[in-house]
Amino acid sequence: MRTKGLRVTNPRRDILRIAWSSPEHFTADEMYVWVLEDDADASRATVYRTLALLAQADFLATMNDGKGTVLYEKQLSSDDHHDHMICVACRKIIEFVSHDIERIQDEVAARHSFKLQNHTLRLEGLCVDCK
Amino acid sequence: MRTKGLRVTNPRRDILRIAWSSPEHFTADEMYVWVLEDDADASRATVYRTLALLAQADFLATMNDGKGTVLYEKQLSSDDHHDHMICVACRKIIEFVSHDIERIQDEVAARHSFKLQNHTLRLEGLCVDCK
DNA sequence: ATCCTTGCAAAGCTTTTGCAGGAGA
DNA sequence: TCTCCTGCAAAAGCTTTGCAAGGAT
Repeated sequence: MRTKGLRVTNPRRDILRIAWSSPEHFTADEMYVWVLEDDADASRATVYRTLALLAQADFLATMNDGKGTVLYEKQLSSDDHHDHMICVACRKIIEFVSHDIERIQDEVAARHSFKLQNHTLRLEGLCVDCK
Repeated sequence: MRTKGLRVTNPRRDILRIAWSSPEHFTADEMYVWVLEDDADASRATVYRTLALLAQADFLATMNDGKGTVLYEKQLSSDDHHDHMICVACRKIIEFVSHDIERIQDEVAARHSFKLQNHTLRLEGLCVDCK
């Protein structure tokens, strides 16, 4: 964090630790609840500010659920990209990686002279348990 | 609409007409502004309720912008699926279709025994004008 | 006649912001 | 010391909802 010019503070340490120890995708408000449960040190405003900051600094990734809420998740390295399948019945999230899709995305972008920085792919449907 | 058990009312007619005549993606609130400019007949609450309804009935499609806001767009037929590139600088939206990507998605879903119903793919980056 | 829709206004949520005090480098 | 960061509380959006009146079938 220091290499990115960000100060290391208790709220930032706590939030990053909780985010990294969570296997799940979470909203800002869920993180705030975890912070409270953990007796950690951050107000609601700071949680919102810090998550946005950590996402911008590439410590967290963001995605949308189907309905417009921003979800955060830990990002272990900046190459750690994966996509999501979401079960519309139980809301379970399955992660997957497809290099083929990424390759085609690059081709599509190139065809439009578009400089690709990021992508989000979400597949919705029924998981094996809910079918 | 009647075939789907929905009543045909002035607000619904007006909103659908405006949505169909718009080339753009829009938020519920933008639609409300258009309704006012058009001297059309719908309150803000009705715009929200109607857009959700029309999307559910497959007259409109939904997508997210990068930051969690739901955007609507007209859906000419239920096969009319396309994906989006969004320029992070000027927010321009470029639509594209890739059957290759759709095919690979089907394969990925099948590999996880996932019954695919819908998908969203958003590419973010810089468009040709902003590069 | 029945019951679905609407408008209004209020409430509900989530997220952002101004400002003064406090902490990191 | 000099900024940057935080907490608080208020505000700012955006979206939903209860209820009574009105409209579609």
